[in-house]
Amino acid sequence: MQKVYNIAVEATLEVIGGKWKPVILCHLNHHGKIRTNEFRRLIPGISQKMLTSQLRELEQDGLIDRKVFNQVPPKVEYSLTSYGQGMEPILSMLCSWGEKHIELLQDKGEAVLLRKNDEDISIQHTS
Amino acid sequence: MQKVYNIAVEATLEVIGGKWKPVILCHLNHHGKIRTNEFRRLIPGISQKMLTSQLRELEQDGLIDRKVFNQVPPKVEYSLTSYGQGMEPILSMLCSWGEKHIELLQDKGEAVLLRKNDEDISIQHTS
DNA sequence: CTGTATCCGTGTGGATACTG
DNA sequence: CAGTATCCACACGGATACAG
Repeated sequence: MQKVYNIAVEATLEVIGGKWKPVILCHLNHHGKIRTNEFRRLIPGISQKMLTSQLRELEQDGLIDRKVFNQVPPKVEYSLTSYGQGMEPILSMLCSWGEKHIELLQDKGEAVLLRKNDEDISIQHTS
Repeated sequence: MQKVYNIAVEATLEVIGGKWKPVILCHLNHHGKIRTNEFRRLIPGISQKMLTSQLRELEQDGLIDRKVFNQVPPKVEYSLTSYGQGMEPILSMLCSWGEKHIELLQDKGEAVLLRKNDEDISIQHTS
């Protein structure tokens, strides 16, 4: 069975088309390494199930790396692989386009807000 | 009710996050103006319903323009607005990333194929 | 040719509980 | 802390028919 794409972007969407994948990738692009619970704080809307499945798929497609520390309590760190880092320019543009779009919406009087307190939610790299 | 984004890319996804939207935008980016039936040939997998709804949403968000010709038989042309053209770099990168990814999959022996016969399906700008 | 309306199946994704 | 396993609802999206 031959899989046929009619336009190349369809292949891209199969990899990053998931509901939360660009969000996950953008956070990784910002922070480098992120632990599971940190993701849950960075992405309040996501459920445990979705988070895991999206991460697994990204891992399967070779975009992210999953590093397990054998310790108690458990610790798992996710990061972009070198292949995943190839998405960096796209991720950055998606983010900056969003920033400008939010400003546009605000100028039009819509009640939208961008939270900037990444640091409050924050990443602690406690080893 | 205040809409809150936790990261800017979320706003981008609300605009181009639809299942077919990046595909539609990429085609517009390639061809300039596209008629409804041409979309159906360019995107064989899409249903009439989906095509219309995705186009409407893109129009609502100001990315594409819908030009209706009052004639028989009816004719409607879609194109990127100037705001939509601001997505051009992103669309191009999404496409070229996909091309490279398809090559990678092929190198790994997966049965994937990119159709290049845009011209067979082709756009006729019959006035 | 372009678009709307309806019906309806499916799979995405949420809530919850549980394991290592 | 990290992850799996169910259950299940609802919205997404397909098929079909019809209208301008």
